[in-house]
Amino acid sequence: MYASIKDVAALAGVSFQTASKVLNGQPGVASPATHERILAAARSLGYVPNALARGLVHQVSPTVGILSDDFSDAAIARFVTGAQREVDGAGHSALVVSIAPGSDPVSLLRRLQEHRVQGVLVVAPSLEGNRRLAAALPSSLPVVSLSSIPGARVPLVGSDHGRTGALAAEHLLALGHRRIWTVTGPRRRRVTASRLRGLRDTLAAGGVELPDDAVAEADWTSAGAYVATCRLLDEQLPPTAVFAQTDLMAIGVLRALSEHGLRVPDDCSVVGCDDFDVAEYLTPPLTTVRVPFEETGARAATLLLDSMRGERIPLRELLPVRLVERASTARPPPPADHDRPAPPAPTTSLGEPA
Amino acid sequence: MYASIKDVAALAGVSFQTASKVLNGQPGVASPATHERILAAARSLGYVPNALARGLVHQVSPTVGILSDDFSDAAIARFVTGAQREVDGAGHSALVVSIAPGSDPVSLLRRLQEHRVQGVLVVAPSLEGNRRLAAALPSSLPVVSLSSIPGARVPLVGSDHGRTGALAAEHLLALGHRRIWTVTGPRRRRVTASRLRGLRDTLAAGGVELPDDAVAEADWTSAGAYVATCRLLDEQLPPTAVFAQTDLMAIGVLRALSEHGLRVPDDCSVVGCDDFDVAEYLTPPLTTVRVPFEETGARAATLLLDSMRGERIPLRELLPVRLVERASTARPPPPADHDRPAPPAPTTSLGEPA
DNA sequence: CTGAAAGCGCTTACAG
DNA sequence: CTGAAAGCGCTTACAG
Repeated sequence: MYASIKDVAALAGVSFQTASKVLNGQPGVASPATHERILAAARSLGYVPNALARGLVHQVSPTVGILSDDFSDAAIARFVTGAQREVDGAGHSALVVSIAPGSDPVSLLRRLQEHRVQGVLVVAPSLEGNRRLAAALPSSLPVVSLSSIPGARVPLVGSDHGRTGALAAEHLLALGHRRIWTVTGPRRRRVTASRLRGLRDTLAAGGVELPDDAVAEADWTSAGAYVATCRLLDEQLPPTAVFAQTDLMAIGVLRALSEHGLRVPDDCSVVGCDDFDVAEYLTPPLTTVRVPFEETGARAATLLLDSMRGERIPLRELLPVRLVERASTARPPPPADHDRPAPPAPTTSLGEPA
Repeated sequence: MYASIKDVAALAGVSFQTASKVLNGQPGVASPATHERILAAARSLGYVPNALARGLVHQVSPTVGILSDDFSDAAIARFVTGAQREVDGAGHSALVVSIAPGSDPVSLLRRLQEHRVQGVLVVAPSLEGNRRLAAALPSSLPVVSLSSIPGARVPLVGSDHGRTGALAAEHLLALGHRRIWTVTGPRRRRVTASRLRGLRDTLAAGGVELPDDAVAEADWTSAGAYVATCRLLDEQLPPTAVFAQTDLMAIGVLRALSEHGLRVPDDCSVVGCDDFDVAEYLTPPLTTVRVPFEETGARAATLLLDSMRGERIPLRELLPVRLVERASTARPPPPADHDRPAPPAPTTSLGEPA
């Protein structure tokens, strides 16, 4: 179906070895006339070199494997977008295998190895802490991960999650908030714990406690955050500010507050995290901590490419995050407000335990 | 670096051909003892078959190419998520090349061909109408596209965009709206034109005209839709309903209306399109037309896989869309409202040309 | 049940 | 400047 180099050589009237050299641009291997004849033959036959054969000879193919969670998560999609750009830009191709619920990461990795990828980028927070994957990663294969892999031998690229929580805390503290809630991702995820720790420690340093019942666990989705926030609002006096660990969850928080008659930011401030494109256009525009997803993916790919070239790369690199102030945060309502509960809330007295 | 089949054979004390057959599970090629010895040898050497060599022999590798726009567009990410699931599920691997601004689609396609992919899935609305790509697609290579490719020889899988516009129109007509705007994607895109036509024709059938100056062109983003809507609001009497061709743009519309003092849905209804996860949690929850992205990607992959097996597949398949009613649409305000412009709007008289 | 031959498409020394 | 040899790792007939 595809013309081979022998077809090209035959048409040009040379040996296939000569054709190979000319087609690969080796200088001075053929007279200008022969050179041109070979190129013309290749063109007229629609010759497309066989990367499989070439890879066989070279023992490796110019390919990197990406072992990734589902792209329906926008953060994952952005990581991969950044990584893909670097990989393509370096003239490599990306072999992408995606982790479906119930699929075996080890066999996915093996598939990548069968294709003799030169390195593997792991974009799989869902596999965080997976020991089977960690054990299956051969030490001879360059790997970079965007989430933590047990054993700590795999270079990690990420963003500074502790700082993320700290930035939210500093902002809220500066505005004068003291009654703060946070809606988190799943507890077992490192990113959840790091963002929570950054928030809690910085609040504590500012003299504000973040009790356990001010922390609502959700699942990164608007739906989950909405439900978690409603539950808290039904049980407790409303806070004056909420930090949601993602923008998507902030949207759910906004909805829950609105349904409970709380205005943002007048009655309650909301801080998101990620700075997805929509954040700026929500009503009100969302104050959030910007997480550089594409840059992170790109950086991870760059390091992987370096590592594939035999360079030493750092075991851990965190990209900086920054606060983006918009209209969803403001000073807390005057203390008097705390005496009368928000309109649809159940009647509760101030002395009630938080 | 990787053990070869010869290493395995040597360790097991058999010829490499025998090892090959046993490793490939050919029945009855070796005695049980030999069989076990070969498997044990492979295991102890960490043998991973070389897909490149195997592909060389078979003249093809169990790989499909995905030529895709950037995943930072959530619609693209979802198409690919669905497709990837099918491809992985069929035991194939996906070689993904992504189209960066300024990259040459023809050389990207060629890269896929060098890897001898068995088929190509095109997920590239940005390349819609690209004749160079169309010309570069060899007729011998199975291809399925999610966007239109000139020449009409490439099977297309998509959703029913005309119906999308029609559903929005029917809903708005049923509620009694007669003064409607729409915010569209780029005009040159087919999906834009189809959704617009569906809207306009159905409105016309209901006796409502959609004049050209009620159509604001944007670029799929919240930002673009916000700007486009503001411009219209500054120039004209506000409408009683807006159909945004994507949910992201609906968010920009919501913001523009809010800034102009218009309440949704009391003063103006808004219909989105896509039904992204957040739609349900916006304030107010967004009425939208659901577009089945993942299903579409999955279906396209299934058809591509069929086509690779030599089956005939339809040249065009459109998946159904459906209206999801939420709180952002309602009956228009009573006609009296039209006499007094919305609060911050400039003073305009009713008789003014629309 | 097991092995030797041929070949997939290509590249890389090595000769002339 | 051009060609013949060897080999990458594997599979597929074909013999024994």
